[in-house]
Amino acid sequence: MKKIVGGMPIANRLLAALPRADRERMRTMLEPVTLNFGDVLCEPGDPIRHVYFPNDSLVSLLTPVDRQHLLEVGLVGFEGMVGTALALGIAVTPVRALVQGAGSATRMGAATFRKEFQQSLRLQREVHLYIHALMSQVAQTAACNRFHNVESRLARWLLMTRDRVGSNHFRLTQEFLGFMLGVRRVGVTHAAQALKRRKLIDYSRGYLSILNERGLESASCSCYEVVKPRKRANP
Amino acid sequence: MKKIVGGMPIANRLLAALPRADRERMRTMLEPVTLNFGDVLCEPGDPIRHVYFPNDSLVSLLTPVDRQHLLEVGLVGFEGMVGTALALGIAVTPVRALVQGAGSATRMGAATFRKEFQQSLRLQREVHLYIHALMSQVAQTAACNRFHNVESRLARWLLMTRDRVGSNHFRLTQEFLGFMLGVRRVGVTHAAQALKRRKLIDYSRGYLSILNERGLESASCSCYEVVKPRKRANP
DNA sequence: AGCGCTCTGTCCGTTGTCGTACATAACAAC
DNA sequence: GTTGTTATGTACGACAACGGACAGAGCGCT
Repeated sequence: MKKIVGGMPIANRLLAALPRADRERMRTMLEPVTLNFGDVLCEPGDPIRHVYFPNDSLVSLLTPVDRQHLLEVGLVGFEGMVGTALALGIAVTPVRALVQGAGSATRMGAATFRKEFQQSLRLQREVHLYIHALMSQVAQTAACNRFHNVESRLARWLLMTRDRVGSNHFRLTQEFLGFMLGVRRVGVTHAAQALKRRKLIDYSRGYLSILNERGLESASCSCYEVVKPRKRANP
Repeated sequence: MKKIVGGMPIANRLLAALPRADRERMRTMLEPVTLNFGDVLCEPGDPIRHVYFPNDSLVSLLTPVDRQHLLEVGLVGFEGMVGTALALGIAVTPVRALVQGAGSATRMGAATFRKEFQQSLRLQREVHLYIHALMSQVAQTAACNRFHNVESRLARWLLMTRDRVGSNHFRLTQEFLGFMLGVRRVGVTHAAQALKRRKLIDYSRGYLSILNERGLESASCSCYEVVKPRKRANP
């Protein structure tokens, strides 16, 4: 089976939606970084040092439960940013931000971002829109966790990931997936087998491919429709 | 058993946190309203006409799933407002806002609110803080729905309600609770019986009392700690 | 070839919740 | 009172997911 292949370069849409002038000014304050699989950008309770704008990388937001479990509540890719709390005037992050797909991003110091956010109405607008989208995503996740079975949730998760990294092939183990979905690894095994049997996906030892996107969509719950990142024309 | 008793008057904290000048100016734009049990302030997809600031009333935010189920993802009382999407530049609400506890509130027209929000930095600040709190609440709900059983979730829900209406006695049926928690009525019956047997609550035909707040806290999951509205001194 | 590590698959008894159906209890209206 | 309505309680089989333990399978390393 195929290993990971790099997609075409993807630029962060939140930044891309800004008018030229803002973008140019901010360019000097943005530091390009490479995010590696497994990196933890922040832990709950940490002061926010940087905000991150993923390009082709993918970051999971995990909320702690019972000082023991963690559960993914949001997935951030090129359509958003990590560190939205800062825009809301909160200096401390409530979530763990875990790099789930390696790739590039740009980042900005917290103080710089706050200043920019106050000054640029367009940045405010874009960040506000993204916060709303993220909120919807989290709400949908809450409902999905309540009503849908592992198989549907797995399908949804794979599609969301696909949309954000722009590739049908990515690296992840069942252990990791179980962690994200809040189920046992064995639960993932069963769900994944079912999808594999139907030739919707294939996987082996830490690599996974989506074979039939349409089929996977119909296997996933309707929650996927809600959290799909919309296409937006660049200005 | 006791019926509902009115608590002392509670004023909306989000508004109360504003400096005198802002508050005075806004007073003329705020219209006092009485919210009745069962009122629906908005349905998903509706344009937002007003934002609401509950005093002693209580509003549930419900997200639709599968065009069939609904699930509560947030609970708004005196500490917040209904219609946060508007502050984020979204004119259409993604949730149903259902009045779960009758009481008073004030409301403001959408256009007026947007104007005020743009002009008053303090209002921005307070609304931003609340949006963050709401986001945390929703995230916690997502995790809670995944890991905790009906009994714990019920206990948490009762405590959250208590905190927001300021009374240990309120009106609600098991049918309604099942709806909020996303479980069958019978599931609520079992959980409620367990809590009643332990003398933590009492209830009968649509009325419910919290008898032992401390005990109920330990019966609830730790999620309650996270979403408890913090005391804040009025400036 | 052999070893060890990691990832995936299987098994089994248990638990929480589901779906459905029906039974009792409290209150209201007449 | 009688009757109707609403709220709550009980019962039973079905099923998804759990927790834990163990069995293969793929791959790198020596």
